[in-house]
Amino acid sequence: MSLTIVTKKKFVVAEGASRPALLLDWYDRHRRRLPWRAAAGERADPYRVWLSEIMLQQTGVKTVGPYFAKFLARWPDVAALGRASLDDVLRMWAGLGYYSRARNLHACAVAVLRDHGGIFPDTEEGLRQLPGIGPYTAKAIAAIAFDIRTMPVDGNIERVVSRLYAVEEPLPQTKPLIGELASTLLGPSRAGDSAQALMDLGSSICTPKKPACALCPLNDDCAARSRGDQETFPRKAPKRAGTLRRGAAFIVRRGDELLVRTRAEKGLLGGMTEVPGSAWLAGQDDKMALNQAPELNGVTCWHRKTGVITHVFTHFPLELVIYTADVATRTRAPEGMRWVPIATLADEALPNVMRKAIAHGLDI
DNA sequence: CAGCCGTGGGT
DNA sequence: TACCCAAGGCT
Repeated sequence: MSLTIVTKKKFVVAEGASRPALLLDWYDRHRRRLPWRAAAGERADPYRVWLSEIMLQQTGVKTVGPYFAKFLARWPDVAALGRASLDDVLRMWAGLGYYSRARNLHACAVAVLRDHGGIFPDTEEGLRQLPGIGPYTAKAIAAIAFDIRTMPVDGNIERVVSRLYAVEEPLPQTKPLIGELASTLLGPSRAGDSAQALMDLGSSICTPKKPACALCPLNDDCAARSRGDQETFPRKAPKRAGTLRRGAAFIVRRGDELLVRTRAEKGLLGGMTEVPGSAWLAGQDDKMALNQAPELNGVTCWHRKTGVITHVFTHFPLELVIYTADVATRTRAPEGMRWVPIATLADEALPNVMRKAIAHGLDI
């Protein structure tokens, strides 16, 4: 007994219980063991699911692992995290990137503690209202933690589904269609396992390059594979590269201390610690940048380190020249800046570009 | 809604 | 090497 669903004319989905069942059978045999994932048949902890989903936004499983362990050890439940200071959360997050996630993580924990008695909402709509939880994450938590019948669509699932149906329209325009098609892979139950099965399939079998179609549980029903051009999916609109920006960073030592400041709360590297520096602008030269050095009484001699620091952000590459200076013991920090011991720099909320700049300036 | 928002791994 | 990619959200 197979029923036929017609979606947008072109996509005729021949489906019984077969495809969702094949997927779940495969998952039961090949599921990945991940720290935030419940054992087979056991209920997932919403706090762990949520924490992992936030960390996994645009970030690989391997990268997230140590951060998840650190957070869970220090803050074992959402109430503990809700009582933590934002500064502690930012420090623990340093190095993981996309720092607004850390601010929203903290804000979300506070909201769950204050407005929901420390219990996560168990509906997609309720979850969606919380900071840092968008359409994807709301569906993911609903499905994985509460077994609500909904299908989140991440990058893995976009790839799997666009291949399964040979979707020609490019992303992101075709997101709604892919969402509809992905939902056809939901069976009558085990929504969370279905979603995680597709993610595991995308990360281990239906990979961006050289997918292992021979091992795929859905391989006899894959439109792209039957055409032989599975690697060309998903289609994507071309994105433009950013323009190179240049700037200077100033490494000022006062004995065994370093001069730092805190960046503005919003925008690039929001709320993170940095050494003083020039603006980062396209077409800026070294002299313009040096003119933006901090005012320190007695400092007349900046030493220009040879070489440059390069860093690539999502939307532009950056080149920083490094200037160093040593100042007298009682030199005051300029307005808005402070001295921190070099020995405790590891505990600061320093983004990687600043760690690179400091390492270069201090020869470490 | 398209641009903004990090970083490390894989090829 | 120089790309691409990753369990996206916010404005």
